[in-house]
Amino acid sequence: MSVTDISPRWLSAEEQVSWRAFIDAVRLFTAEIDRELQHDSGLNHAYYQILVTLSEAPDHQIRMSELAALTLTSRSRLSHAVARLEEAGWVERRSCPSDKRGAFAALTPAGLAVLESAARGHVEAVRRNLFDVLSAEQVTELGRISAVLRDALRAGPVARCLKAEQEAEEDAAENNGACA
Amino acid sequence: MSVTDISPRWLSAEEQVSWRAFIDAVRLFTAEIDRELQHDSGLNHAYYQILVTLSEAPDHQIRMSELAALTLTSRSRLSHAVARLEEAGWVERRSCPSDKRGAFAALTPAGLAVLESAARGHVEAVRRNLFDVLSAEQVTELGRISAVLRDALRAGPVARCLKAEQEAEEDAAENNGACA
DNA sequence: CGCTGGATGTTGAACTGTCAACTATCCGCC
DNA sequence: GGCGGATAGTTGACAGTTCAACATCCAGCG
Repeated sequence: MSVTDISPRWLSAEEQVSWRAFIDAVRLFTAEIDRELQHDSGLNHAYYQILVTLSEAPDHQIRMSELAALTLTSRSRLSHAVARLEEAGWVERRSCPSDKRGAFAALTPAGLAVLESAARGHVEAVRRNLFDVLSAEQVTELGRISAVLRDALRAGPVARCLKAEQEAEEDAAENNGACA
Repeated sequence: MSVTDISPRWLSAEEQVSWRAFIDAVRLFTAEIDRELQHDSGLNHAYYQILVTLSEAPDHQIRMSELAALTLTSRSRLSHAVARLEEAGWVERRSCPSDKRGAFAALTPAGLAVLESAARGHVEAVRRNLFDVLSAEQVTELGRISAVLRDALRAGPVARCLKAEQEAEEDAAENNGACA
């Protein structure tokens, strides 16, 4: 007896095949992207995304909260990450004149340089492992499907957690650890 | 100037839209699945997969290396994970009589119970966040695309890393088309 | 003004995963 | 039979993440 036999509303055979393929592909893909990035720049994908997002912002700086929202991470995680990127000299913090609670994260020239040198290999890895192995139609379809999933999830509990970490306190009482 | 402008062979506009939708969807989806699982059973998805895989094996036990290959993790990670699952009383280690280097991981009754209680909510979360928001054709297409990506990645460096540790994976990969 | 609730951001502890050794065993071969 | 290399698995130090608690500040309201 396996646990896959006991659940009342388990997946159909085809659904299981799709599901299994999906999680395996995601796991291997993200591992490969991180491995490649780590190997030629010492960044993981989360840190890389932080730097990219900063590089696209006016003045190469963004408020911490907004940066967290853009990169889909919690403020706590971002705070730790920025601390490490700051140690490495790739990012610096600046205080916000209009709101003394606030802080900007800003890309340094060294950070931009690291990003530029990491970008080529990263793009090649993405091409090699995603775009080159799929047909143009499959790429389009994957984009569409991903957008549907993303938009559905944005309305769900995870996105709400990332967006409003504080208000989880009431819910946490009844609902135990809402923002895992 | 942002880094997305400087790379010689960056992605086309449509590719970038697809790419960003994909990574955001993956990030939100895996976060949601982990959150749900953690919330109602204290397991993350990796640990859940270990228990599921054990539950499907003869005698509810598998050699460590084979388990690592089946769950697409490194032996080191699996070793740590099994240590934690063992502390919790959900898995136990057994020595292998035919190879004194070897070890089995075996599911305990308590582990099976945890798995059974976690399965319902997990399946519902997968349905809610994946199958319910996509059309039947999209599910099929996502399955096909995922299989292509997975198979391409299996030949790549990451899979070789995982596999350098275990050669007998081809057979394993074929007979398990089922079950989360 | 001063109080209160909400928002911003940081911190430290505990947990999880990674990487590079390390031990122990097995196997092939002379 | 024993040497050398491969294989199985574990370990410890370290990096990254989560969670709850915290300090600080803003904004509305009496």
